[in-house]
Amino acid sequence: MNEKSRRPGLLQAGRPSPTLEDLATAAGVSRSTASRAINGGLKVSPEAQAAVDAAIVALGYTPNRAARSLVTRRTGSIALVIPEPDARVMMDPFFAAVITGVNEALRGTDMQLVLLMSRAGDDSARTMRYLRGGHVDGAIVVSFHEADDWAETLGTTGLPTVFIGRPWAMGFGVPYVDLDNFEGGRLAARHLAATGRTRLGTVAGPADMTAAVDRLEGWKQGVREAGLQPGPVIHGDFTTAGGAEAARDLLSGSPELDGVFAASDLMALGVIDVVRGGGRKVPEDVAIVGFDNHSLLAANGMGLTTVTQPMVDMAVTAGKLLIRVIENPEEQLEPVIYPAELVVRGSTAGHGD
Amino acid sequence: MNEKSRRPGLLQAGRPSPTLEDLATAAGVSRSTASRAINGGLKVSPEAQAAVDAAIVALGYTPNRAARSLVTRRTGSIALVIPEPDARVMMDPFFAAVITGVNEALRGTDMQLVLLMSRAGDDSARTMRYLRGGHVDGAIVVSFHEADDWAETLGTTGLPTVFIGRPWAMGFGVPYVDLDNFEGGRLAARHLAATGRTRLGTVAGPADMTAAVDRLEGWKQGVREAGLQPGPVIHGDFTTAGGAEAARDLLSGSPELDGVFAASDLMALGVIDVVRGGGRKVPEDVAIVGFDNHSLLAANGMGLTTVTQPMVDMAVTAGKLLIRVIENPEEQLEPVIYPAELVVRGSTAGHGD
DNA sequence: CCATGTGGTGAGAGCGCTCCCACATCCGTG
DNA sequence: CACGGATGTGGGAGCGCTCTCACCACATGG
Repeated sequence: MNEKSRRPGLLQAGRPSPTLEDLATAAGVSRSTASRAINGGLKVSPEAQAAVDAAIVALGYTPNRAARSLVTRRTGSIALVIPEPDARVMMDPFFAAVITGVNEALRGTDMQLVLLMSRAGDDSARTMRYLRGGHVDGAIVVSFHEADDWAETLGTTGLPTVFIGRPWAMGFGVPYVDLDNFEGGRLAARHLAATGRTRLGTVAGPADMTAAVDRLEGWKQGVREAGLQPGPVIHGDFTTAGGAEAARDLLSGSPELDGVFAASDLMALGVIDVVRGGGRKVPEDVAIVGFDNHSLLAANGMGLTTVTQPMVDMAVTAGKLLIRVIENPEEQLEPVIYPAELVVRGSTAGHGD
Repeated sequence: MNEKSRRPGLLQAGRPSPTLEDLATAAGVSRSTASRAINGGLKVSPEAQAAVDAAIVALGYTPNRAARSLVTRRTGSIALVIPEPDARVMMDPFFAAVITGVNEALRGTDMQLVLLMSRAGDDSARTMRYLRGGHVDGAIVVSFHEADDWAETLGTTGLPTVFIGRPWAMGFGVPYVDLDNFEGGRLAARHLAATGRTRLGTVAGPADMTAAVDRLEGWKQGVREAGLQPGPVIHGDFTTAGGAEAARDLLSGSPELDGVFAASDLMALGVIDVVRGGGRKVPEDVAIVGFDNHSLLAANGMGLTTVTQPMVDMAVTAGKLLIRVIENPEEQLEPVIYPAELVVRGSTAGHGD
């Protein structure tokens, strides 16, 4: 007010961040040179570089991201889009793994992770605007449903995008990381058949998610290959409660079942509860195979036989893929498919063996 | 190249976002008026407002956050700081709840959530720089340890901050949301005593976290009030594996225990495994009380008696608190403490009753 | 000897936005 | 009819940064 009023900023209480100008003055160089020294240091003399480096430390300088963003058109952040705002769904270890993995991939970069959780319909339009508005450099989309047209919209938008899970609409050149869900379902069927179960049924995932559909198709094929009847199929929502509900339907319709494949561990838990609630024993009367290899269910009780997927690795890969797309938008990237593996535990033991 | 080269942006392929100038032109008003219409619309005639609104829709205009940020000194995003980058730790439903809750609190605001997961020591300095660099308008810090001096540093920095969990250092005026952990521990002790257990021990949480310390203090007091001996205390790390390890120590040192309080459900799971592995029965020989009311452990097996905390609600409150601090930095906010409640299930059944 | 680099530098423009201020209306009141 | 006070409007500066460009020293080649 009384003086120059445009002091280095130290007196502003709220945000004492020094500007590049201040940095340059402190280092005894021009703003341009300081800027160069910060960004890679090409065409900067060793002395100038050293002076700037020292000044950075002395002043505790951090570049103003907004200002940089304004001119570079890069924001230094990517979005993780999760169209499931529900705490119940978030409990799924899948999300913890995805978040951890993507974060891991970003380590070393100075990129930050912005979490975009949007209820479908509700504020998905808002999410799309945010994504298209250039507020992030790229997006990782996860757990999408058929009705979400992320693939189409983002694919045509030009925003670098990577999917975790095979998108419904292909041909938009959007790379993705996925598990071989088909093989996973097939493995479950073959395993149940191999342990002597003959009357099989499945609690599948939501019919509007490719992961669920693929697991189901694989399951059917596996059952067929084992020479067994294609049993009943009920769809659940991947949660424990949904699995229990589906299991009630399944077992009331087909009480003779002796092997059930649930397309998620959480649903498998629900199935086990219902089976036991009906007075039948697991695995003696009914064998159960889950999907995900949820760590909590590994050792708990008798242990759940399940199909395992390297979720964290998949997320790391997705993150790295996205960074590549951002840095080189022209490059066409192939999908990365991880193999599924069966982990045998107590829930399919005994019986014929 | 050939013409003005500064076209509205539609031809830039990458990011076709129209600028405020374009918007104003389309609406037939000045840049200033358009800006006013967008931000609250004070001192804007109804006609101008309508024209701008229409143009926004027509052009699909989204304000450039970077540019706005540059002048307003507001970024429109807040950080969620989680000093635990480990997938194993992330599995804890606590984080899912926190993320969901904070996100819920942000709904309606146009704030975005930036996830900052930093390994202590490793890149916590980087995290601090990011936070202090004015890249976010505020921060929610969660699951901090005594060695993390977030409270001190952020408290003096002036960055609006809210803690989830009581911070170690008080007196920095940093508001927080917490559970009455002391009462939770006390409830666990009194319940075990009430069901006739007399030889009690506990697997406490990390000694460098206030939640763990408070639970332990409450537990000790509860044991004392019941007229029992203060039993052995072993510290775990809140994970299942950590709980199992602690339980081995606990039980090898004190094989006579008939009641154990684990400071987290995940640890309780580890304790149960070890107890059973040692040939003893839960709850007949040893009763177990957990903490968190993890949904997976509610119905699974016999059901875990536990202390419940409204994690999502707490996170929502933290988010709302933060928004208040951001909007009114002067206001002094009181901590919000939620009550703890005991949920009795199978793991403490039978015995004396 | 001048032409042509080549590494290092600084001035200046401008990214898209908000906010201050000057100005132009249109009131109601003395 | 003159005047202060609303009410609405547009021009302009400037937020902190990057990037182009002109420039200066030298070195190198003919």
